[in-house]
Amino acid sequence: MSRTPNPHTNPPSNPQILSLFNPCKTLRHLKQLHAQIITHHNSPFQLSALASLSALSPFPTFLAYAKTIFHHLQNPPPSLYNSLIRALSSSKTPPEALPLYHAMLQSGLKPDHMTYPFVIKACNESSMTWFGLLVHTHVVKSGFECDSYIVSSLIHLYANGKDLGAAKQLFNLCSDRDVVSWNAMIDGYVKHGEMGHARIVFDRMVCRDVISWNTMINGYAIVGKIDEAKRLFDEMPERNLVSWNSMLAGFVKCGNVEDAFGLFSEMPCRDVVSWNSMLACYAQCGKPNEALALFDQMRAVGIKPTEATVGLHLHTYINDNRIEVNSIVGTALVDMYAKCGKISLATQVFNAMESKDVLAWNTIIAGMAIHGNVKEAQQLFKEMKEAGVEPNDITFVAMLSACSHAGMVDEGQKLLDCMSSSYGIEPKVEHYGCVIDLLARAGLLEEAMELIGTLPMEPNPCALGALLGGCRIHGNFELGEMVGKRLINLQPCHSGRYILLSNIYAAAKKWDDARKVRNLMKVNGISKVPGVSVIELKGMVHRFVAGDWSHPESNKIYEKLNEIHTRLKSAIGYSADTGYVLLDMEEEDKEHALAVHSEKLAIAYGLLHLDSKEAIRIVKNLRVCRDCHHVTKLISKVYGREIIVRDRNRFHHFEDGECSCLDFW
DNA sequence: AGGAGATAGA
Repeated sequence: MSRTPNPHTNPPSNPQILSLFNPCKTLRHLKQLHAQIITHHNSPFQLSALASLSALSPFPTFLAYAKTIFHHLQNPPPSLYNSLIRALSSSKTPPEALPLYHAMLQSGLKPDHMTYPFVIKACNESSMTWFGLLVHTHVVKSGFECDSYIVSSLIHLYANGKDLGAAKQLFNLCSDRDVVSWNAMIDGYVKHGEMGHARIVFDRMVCRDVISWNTMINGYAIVGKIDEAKRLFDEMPERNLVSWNSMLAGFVKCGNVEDAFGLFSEMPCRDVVSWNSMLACYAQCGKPNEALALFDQMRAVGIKPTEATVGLHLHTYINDNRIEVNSIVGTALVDMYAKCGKISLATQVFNAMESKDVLAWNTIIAGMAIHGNVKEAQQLFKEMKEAGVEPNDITFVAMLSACSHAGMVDEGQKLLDCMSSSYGIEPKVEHYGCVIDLLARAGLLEEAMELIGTLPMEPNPCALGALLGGCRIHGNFELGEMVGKRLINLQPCHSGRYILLSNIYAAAKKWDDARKVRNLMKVNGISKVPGVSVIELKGMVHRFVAGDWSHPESNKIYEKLNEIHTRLKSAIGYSADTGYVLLDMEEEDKEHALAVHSEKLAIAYGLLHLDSKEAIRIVKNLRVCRDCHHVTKLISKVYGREIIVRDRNRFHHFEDGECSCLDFW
């Protein structure tokens, strides 16, 4: 192709180039234009203008094309470097801006006030603070250190790179501060959780625009000072969508559904972020029905859900609407299927995922863990490393809990030991917690105690709770009493701790002590969490509590229960062991012993209505008790049914009289 | 032509 300009034909006119901004224009038009320029004129000036404009487009394909044109130019002008660096700095691949900056210097071009803010932003976005430091020296050398635009991006860089001191210094030295530099400084403090300092800067500002207020609201929301956030929100002279969204996010973060929905209803306008926040709120607070209703509403008002929205677990919707299954959506789906007891579907989705990041691997491994599939978890862990994905601390939580659910003491301890030596990850309190749980369940209470004694940090309540659970299972009353009392002091509002200690006393026939604990609970105003089991039938969720008669089909259900008891008795000679009921694990409480536990009602309902080939799936909010566990095993044998129960801790697959947990839970 | 703020998977 000739590179000499042809003087006889006119180059394409500007309007033609500008038409690129029309998003209806396809890449084909761009290519045509490109070809036209080359054949008619081949002016490097025109080509770089075309590339610059193309880089401005919000579509990644256009940016890619801009890069192509750029690479074909022999001496790209500084303006094209600037455009590309600018576009790349806010693209999905900000590190690509850095080689361009390097090339710019190599070819003797001088970066200017338009280059630096974006190069610095690119460093920031790709967490390459060290490169940013280098750029900073260039800024100083070329005399731009007083440009407030550049200073703002540097403040941002240092604040992100954990060097608040340097950010402060820059801020103080800058003679030409404007709102943006002030805001960057406030944000720096906010990101470090130093709301006191942020407030000082904020109060000193003469001229605050909306962003300053929004940053402060966001900061207060992060540290949980929701009242302070609300005060600023009410005080601010002018609010935009981000203000509303920040406030909403604050309510969501602290789990305040009522206020979140109240605010959401008052919003003058809503965008995808608002809807997603509200949806996340419902999802996190265990209100799936509200979430689904809101999702329908969202579509009704014509908001197009993003990948993040459908992270709310709607596989069909994804398929019907051809939503791209990226790693976020894929991970959410894997998580959903695993938590719904459909581990093979989870595996299917996982295998189909194109790119699997560490979160995706962690999710599938954690899924295997709650199903008690240690072998699979170990295999996946191996594959993950082979695929070049570095395990992180969460990976080890998942692996350790897999060991814990399967009672693999040695395996678990080995993992804990090799975490820091082989992977450079210091075990955190949750890792120790897993191992304490593992030891305690296996009856190695002394070892568990010993581990607690040598922790490099304070054991958290979960770790102590694991030990307490172990005492409960293995009937260690002395240790249980000690740990239980300490836990109740630590978490006076946690009903499960009282129940567990009271049950430990009851098991040791110390009825007075058991009663005392219950009284203490009453005095402290703590109410028991009732055991609830749910079963889904034709899209309807049926909910049962112990001794429940509220279901319209209660008569039939209790008839079925009688039938079950008769059949179990005649087939196997089962009779309810009330001793077991007393030995109930931390949750369901002795007083409920006389009533029928909720999962039995749910199972009876499932037997009544589900096709005999269908598995009965139950979800329970507390841990399944020993008696129910035993009965469920028998039902699975006598009725020839597969029963899958998800309790608070893990899955139990009952089949032919056996449970996947091998009676270890 | 530029620099700062909100949501979203373990």
